[in-house]
Amino acid sequence: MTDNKDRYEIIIQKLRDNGHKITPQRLAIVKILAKSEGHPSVEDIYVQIKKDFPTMSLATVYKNILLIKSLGEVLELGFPDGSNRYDGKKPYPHPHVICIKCRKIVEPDLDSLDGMKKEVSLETHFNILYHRLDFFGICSDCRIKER
Amino acid sequence: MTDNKDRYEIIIQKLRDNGHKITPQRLAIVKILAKSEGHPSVEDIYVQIKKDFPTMSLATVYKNILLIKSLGEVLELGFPDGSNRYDGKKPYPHPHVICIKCRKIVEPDLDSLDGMKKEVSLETHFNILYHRLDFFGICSDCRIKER
DNA sequence: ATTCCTGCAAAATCTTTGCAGCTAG
DNA sequence: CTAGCTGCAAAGATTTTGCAGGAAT
Repeated sequence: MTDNKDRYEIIIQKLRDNGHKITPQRLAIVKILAKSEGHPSVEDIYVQIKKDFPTMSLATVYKNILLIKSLGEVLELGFPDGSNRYDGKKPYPHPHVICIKCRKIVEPDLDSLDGMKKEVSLETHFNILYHRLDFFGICSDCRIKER
Repeated sequence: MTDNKDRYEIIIQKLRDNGHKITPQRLAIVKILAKSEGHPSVEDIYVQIKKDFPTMSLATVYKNILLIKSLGEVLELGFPDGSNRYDGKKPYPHPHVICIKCRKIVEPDLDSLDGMKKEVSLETHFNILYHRLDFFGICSDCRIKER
């Protein structure tokens, strides 16, 4: 909520630095990735931009997300149902807690994460590069509604 | 490595208990899910069975995996590249450590897991039902080969 | 001026569905 | 016997690719 503007500008700058052109379509996609509160899907991004920019195509969204992913500036969140969501605010791996009823996504700070990473390295002798830690369940709001 | 036969029979029994017919195709799929050392893909299962059973169809593999998943007797492992692997030996959520070079999968025991689950519940007030904990990196074999 | 990008349509993947004939119980 | 299963082909869903015209630098 405070550093969204920074994220937007960081991504644009990185695109520039790597010799990519700054087109209006690209700007619109980056803006949504960097500023939207939720975790938008490709379809979400496409639909949202199409409102003000009727010629926008899905292929352009896919191509740009691929590009921004390759620069490490967006995180792809693969869901068990096969759909993907994107996070341009925190492009590094981090835990998610996802409500399977209302699809709300919470990003907790877990003190135990560092210790677990060490435990994984020690036990497996892998050089760990990234991870995916997602918890699925029912949020308190949905538990109340159910009764 | 010791209870594979048990897993095979547990799955068959569960199918019976739920009124599903035991066909040769179904048996072959369950056998691979319960006994294969790696984490086979749908394609792996299909190809392997097709050798001895030329009329086997992909649709049958998909339908049976869907069925066995719905009984909670196989775990689906979604990879970042979108492909899926299946684990009929340990059908409950558990951590994986995956080598991005050779695709080897290690299943570590993590003492820190219980504490992390508690931390997640406390911090988010979710009722956690299942999780996905996957670490990606380079295994020691691949690090040696690289030099 | 050039190079890269967009947008359309076609293709590629992966998975599901419909249905006729077959088979386990 | 008959409910459920298989296997084929067709349909869906999602993502990628090819290419011609257009825009950014």
